[in-house]
Amino acid sequence: MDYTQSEIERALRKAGYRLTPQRREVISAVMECRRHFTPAELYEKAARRRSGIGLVTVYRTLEMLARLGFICEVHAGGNCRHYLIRPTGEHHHHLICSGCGRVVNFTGCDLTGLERRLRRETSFTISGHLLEFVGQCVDCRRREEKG
Amino acid sequence: MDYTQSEIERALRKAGYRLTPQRREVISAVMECRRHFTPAELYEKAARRRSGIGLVTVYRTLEMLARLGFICEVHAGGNCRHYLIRPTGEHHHHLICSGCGRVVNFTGCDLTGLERRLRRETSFTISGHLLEFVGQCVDCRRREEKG
DNA sequence: TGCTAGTTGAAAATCATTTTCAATTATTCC
DNA sequence: GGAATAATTGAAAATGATTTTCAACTAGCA
Ligand SMILES: [Zn+2]
Ligand SMILES: [Zn+2]
Ligand SMILES: [Zn+2]
Ligand SMILES: [Zn+2]
Repeated sequence: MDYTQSEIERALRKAGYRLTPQRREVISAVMECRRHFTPAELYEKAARRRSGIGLVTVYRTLEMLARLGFICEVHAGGNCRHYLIRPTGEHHHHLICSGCGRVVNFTGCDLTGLERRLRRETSFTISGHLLEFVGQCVDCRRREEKG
Repeated sequence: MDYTQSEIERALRKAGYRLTPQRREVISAVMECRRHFTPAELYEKAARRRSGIGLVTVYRTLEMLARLGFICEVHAGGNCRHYLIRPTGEHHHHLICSGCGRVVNFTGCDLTGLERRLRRETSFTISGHLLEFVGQCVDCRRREEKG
């Protein structure tokens, strides 16, 4: 399931980072996101609650959260960075709605067979993979059907 | 296999584009690429052969080639666009060497089972997927082992 | 040989992201 | 609680990729 604010804060301290009000605010804003978001979007959201938070700080905090593994980057879509809350631990991927940006996490990608085949055929050492599905959620499909 | 220069030129004309010397030059520069490339890299390469070709034209021509399906974008790596020659027709994916950028195309991703499962579990309409493997080719591995 | 709509490219605009650096502050250690 | 200190902040400037603008040019057609 999802991490709590204080779990994240504890991990942050443990990794040697300082806990500042700005960082708290960014973390809390991240935790309300149901879909992927850009640094700029998160900045707006965080700045609305606590005026004076800087865009640069948002960038830095997001980078830190990604480094600590609490958020991850998604690649499908757009000309700028998109982040996403990451569910606890497990290897997973995303199914993203191209209409509204809603994200469904899923596990069990089962690419080991394909990976083995590629390793055998190419002699590459394979270190990872990027997999994302793109589609349309029920709401977006209905909206489109209506008009 | 790969398209020839004249096949590409014919398709371009057929799609209503004009065949200019600049576009020929870009196409021919693209066709020598064994790995993925950025617009800037291709610009350098093309400009070396025919001085006076503009970066903007390179951007535009690459976009056009992507629209026509002769090149495709790769997502693993970097802060800027990376393109890649696309082998004829078939649905395929890439295995990319993180060391040198070498690319291996492969087909047979076989994600239909997973796709069916996701469709059932989420009721999304799934329109496509993004899959890339990242690894290290034999040469890069040897180079690293040596020191 | 013109005509014309498509194309080019230099320069400027845009936009995301990063760097810089002086002021501020969270944490640690008395 | 009060320094000391190194991390953090954020405004402003820098960077870098990509896009837009627009006047000059030209491929393709008749
Ligand atoms: Zn949707
Ligand atoms: Zn996976
Ligand atoms: Zn390599
Ligand atoms: Zn596939």
